[in-house]
Amino acid sequence: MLKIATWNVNSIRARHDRVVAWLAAEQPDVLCMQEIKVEDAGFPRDSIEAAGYQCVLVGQRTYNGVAIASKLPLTDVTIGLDDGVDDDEKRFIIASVGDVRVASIYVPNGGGGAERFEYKLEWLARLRRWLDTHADPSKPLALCGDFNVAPEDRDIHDPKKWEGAVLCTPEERAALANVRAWGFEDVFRKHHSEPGFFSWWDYRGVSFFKDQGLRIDHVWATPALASRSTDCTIDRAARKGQNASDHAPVTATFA
DNA sequence: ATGGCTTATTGTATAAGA
Repeated sequence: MLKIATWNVNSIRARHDRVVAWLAAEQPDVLCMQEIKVEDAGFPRDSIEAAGYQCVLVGQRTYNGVAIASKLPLTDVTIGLDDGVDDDEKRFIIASVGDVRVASIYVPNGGGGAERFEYKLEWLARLRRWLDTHADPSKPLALCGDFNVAPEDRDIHDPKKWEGAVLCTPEERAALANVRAWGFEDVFRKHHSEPGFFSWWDYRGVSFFKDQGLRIDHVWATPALASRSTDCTIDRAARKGQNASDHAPVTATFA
């Protein structure tokens, strides 16, 4: 059995105790993290290792940063899309765990203006090109992370209210569908087809209390891996209480 | 229509998140 989880922790320093406790309780084989928001030297490698995990990561100050923690050895690590584009934002890392390639990605949010929205669409196009040139859709690969897109209306608590909003626009969905068309299945949707499942709730107001969320954190797998999946769950309990990230962990289990 | 809250910043208001 192989449990692969993804969690936008919204600062590994602010979330340190919760992450360590969650690893101890849930015992995933792999945890992909996003928005670690710290340079490599500030990442709490020691306590993650003490919990039984080795880490690979690419961090930066204040924003972004992605990591992979794994009980099994991590090999063949690649950082960044490395496509010649001038881009300092740390959003992509991929490594091998046994015969499975696991990527931790943090797709740009795309809010705050047209320039950031275009950057998001372009980043998704670059991700597709990276897959085209560096990966094989016939082999086991898990694409995990904060995709910052609700793929369908059933992934939104109130599709009318969110219609046309960033995270839900047709342009973003098309750009993400183009990534998916490379050869992915949405592991969560393989096991749960109904609406009402979310992975992010706004910190502001009563959104979590009223379960007004979006499903924007995903585990996608190539058919060679997805065919082994037995379930995918969202740990809504991890969003509860003080000092919670605004995202919940998503865990896929493979035979 | 707006903002609510959280995180980080050589901070003390601003930027960004989603």
